[in-house]
Amino acid sequence: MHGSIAGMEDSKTTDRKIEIIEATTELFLENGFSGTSMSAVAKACGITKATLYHHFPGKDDLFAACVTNGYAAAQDDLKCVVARKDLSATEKLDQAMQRLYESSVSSPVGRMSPLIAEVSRTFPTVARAFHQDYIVPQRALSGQILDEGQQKGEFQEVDRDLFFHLVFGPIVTLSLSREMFATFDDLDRHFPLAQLNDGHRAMILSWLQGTAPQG
Amino acid sequence: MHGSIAGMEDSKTTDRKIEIIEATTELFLENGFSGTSMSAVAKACGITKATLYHHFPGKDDLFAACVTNGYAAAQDDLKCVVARKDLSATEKLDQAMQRLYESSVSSPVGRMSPLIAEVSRTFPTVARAFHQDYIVPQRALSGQILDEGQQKGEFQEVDRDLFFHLVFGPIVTLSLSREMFATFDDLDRHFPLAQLNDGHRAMILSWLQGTAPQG
DNA sequence: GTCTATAAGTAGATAGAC
DNA sequence: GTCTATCTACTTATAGAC
Repeated sequence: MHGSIAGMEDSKTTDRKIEIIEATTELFLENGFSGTSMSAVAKACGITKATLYHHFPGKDDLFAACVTNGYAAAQDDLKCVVARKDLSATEKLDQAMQRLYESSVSSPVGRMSPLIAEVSRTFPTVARAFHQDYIVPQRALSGQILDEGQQKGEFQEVDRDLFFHLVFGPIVTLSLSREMFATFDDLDRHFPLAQLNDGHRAMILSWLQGTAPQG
Repeated sequence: MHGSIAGMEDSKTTDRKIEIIEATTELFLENGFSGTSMSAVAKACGITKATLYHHFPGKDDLFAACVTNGYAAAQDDLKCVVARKDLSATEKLDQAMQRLYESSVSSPVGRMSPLIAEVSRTFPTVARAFHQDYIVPQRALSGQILDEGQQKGEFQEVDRDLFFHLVFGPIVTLSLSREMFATFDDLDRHFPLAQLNDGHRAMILSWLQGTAPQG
């Protein structure tokens, strides 16, 4: 890690960098961190390694930039839901969870989690940044929905950490499983996204509402 | 992958192999798969690389052996609970979840999950084996408790896949988080094992019992 | 900014003596 | 079974011309 986090030291990240980041993200997702060489990245971008190193001082910086690049989009999605005035807290949570499920298995940043785990050991800085810039805001936004529901009397009082644990736990694990077993031809039978999503949301809502849930 | 899965082709795995496996597991857990070189393994075992390659035909075989080595212990723990005659299904589930929490953050095989994710891309065989030899039996055992509870009328009818999703999801994610952020000095404040364990268990049980849960 | 060329090092894996 | 010595391939990263 040479510069500041994620190679974002320039106030405006150039188009060239964005091109590299997006191409590299694909490679990382497909082959993992250590399975992706800087030569392969350069080749995929149609540039030489030296040029690549001109834009990013090291492989870890490039990786951090890939991770960071996905933050904004993923969080805007959630912010959008939180800000809506026409929805009850219950409806907001329902929509938020639905979007979290979708983005965790389809968006780059969601699919990146196993890679971040891989890299965290060698670059704790990346782990720190991921936590502060992604997990903490994600929690804060979900927490806003919880607060709103409790203030309006829609939800009963629950422990905040437990709430995050029960909401994000199954989502992250499902995303991880689907990445791990991506080569399975019967992936959807083993890890059926829509069905688990529906059941999980229903369970969380009935938990928060203090009503007896239906199996 | 040269021999059969996990280098377990010999009916009796020699003591030497076990020694290597245990030392290597430590290294893998500390530095990841690609962060652990065969030279480092050999050094840690006090042998040369050539000797190491005499025992294990390749790095992937060695890794698979490390993963497989933890299965038995982790599953015996669960089997023990399932087999007890003096416990109700409710009590069994309570104990099983408690043990799953403990083993997922302390036992090698539990802590290995992020590594398996890392390796799965390059060696799908390892992913398959992990699924068939660890996840499937783990699910079967937990499923037995669910069945028992439903037959005895302790639990209401719930979707089986959803049950696994809600039970294992938070546990796996907590384990993954604690591995990812192992370098945090305030790890227990961010991911408090005991507290999340308690809340999660209470939530699952009240869900299965169809009673209104307490926050 | 982009290139060619190459440094400097490490990876997994093997041959063959003892 | 264990060793010494070595091979090939590939890694991240850089120097310096254009």
